[in-house]
Amino acid sequence: MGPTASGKTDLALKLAQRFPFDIISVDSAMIYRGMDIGTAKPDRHILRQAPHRLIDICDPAESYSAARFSEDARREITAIHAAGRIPLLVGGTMLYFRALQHGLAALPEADPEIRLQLQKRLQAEGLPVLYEELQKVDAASAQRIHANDPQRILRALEVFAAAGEPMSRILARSENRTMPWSVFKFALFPDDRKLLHERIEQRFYQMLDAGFVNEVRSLHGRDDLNLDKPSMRTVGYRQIWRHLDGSISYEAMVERGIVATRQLAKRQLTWLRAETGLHSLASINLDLNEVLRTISGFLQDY
RNA sequence: GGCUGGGUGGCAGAGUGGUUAUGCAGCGGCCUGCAAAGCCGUGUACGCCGGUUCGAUUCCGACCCCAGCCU
Repeated sequence: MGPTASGKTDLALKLAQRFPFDIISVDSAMIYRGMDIGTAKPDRHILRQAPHRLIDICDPAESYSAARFSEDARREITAIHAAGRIPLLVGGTMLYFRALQHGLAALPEADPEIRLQLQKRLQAEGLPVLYEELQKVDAASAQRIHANDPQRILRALEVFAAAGEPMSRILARSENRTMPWSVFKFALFPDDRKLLHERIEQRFYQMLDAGFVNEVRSLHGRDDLNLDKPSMRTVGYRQIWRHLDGSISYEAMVERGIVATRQLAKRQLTWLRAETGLHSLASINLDLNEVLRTISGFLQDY
């Protein structure tokens, strides 16, 4: 685990060279085909020598989810074990790690039809009305969810509509399906926030040099994509999309893209601080030999 | 050299003789099928010196700096 631009991919490649690891990507953006530069996806050459599972599994018009990831990852882990190898999960999507590790409750999955209806009502009636409704049908969830949080208010209403009972009640009685395997968790933890910010900025400029804008331009030209799609809301893509729309200048796009990346890293670090049983590695001054020793030690009793 | 306008927190930008806008950034946090998402919390800052006043960021004066105009 590690925040964006902390060097996860580089380390994963080195580890895959020394241990019988097969890599599973834990990344909500690398799942999309055609989104390569902006997601810092390993290139073809690298992927040939170190295949990553669960990248390029969706079209950008599709939605994915933590639940689907959890299933997909379990399937891949099982397959890797069957081949006599060891899964190495690499990524920065902390909710996916959590969903896999601790499982999810038996909630109904997202329903496009219900979601569309709620979205329309949000437009027409406004969030306060929907929040009041949630207070009526599911007071416990309403109390837990902030009145300004459209995403969660809509989800709770969606669950109520799909299941016919309050989300809070389902959560209270269902047991999460936890992962049946033991894990060794380690994280690249930037020891200096300033340096991480510098790396983020540098990397954003490198992405632009590598043709990031053109990558987004071809997505922008598709009529089945828009800013409401999860894929087009990802860091960088969203800002470039707006620039291509003409709503912000190139300079503003660059600035906001970098800012959005910093903010992403900050949120990822909040997850990491709360993670238990985590072996932290200093990402800036990474001591590779020490990492190798630590992992060898873990593999003794794997 | 003269005139005019202006100097407000990291940046942008209101405003007031006492009750310390706001936005952005930063920082901390939340997170159960969109998570690279969504959301919450968080800063008494008013160029400098002196004066008036119970009290000045706000009024007065000098000074410094910036912009424009004039000579």
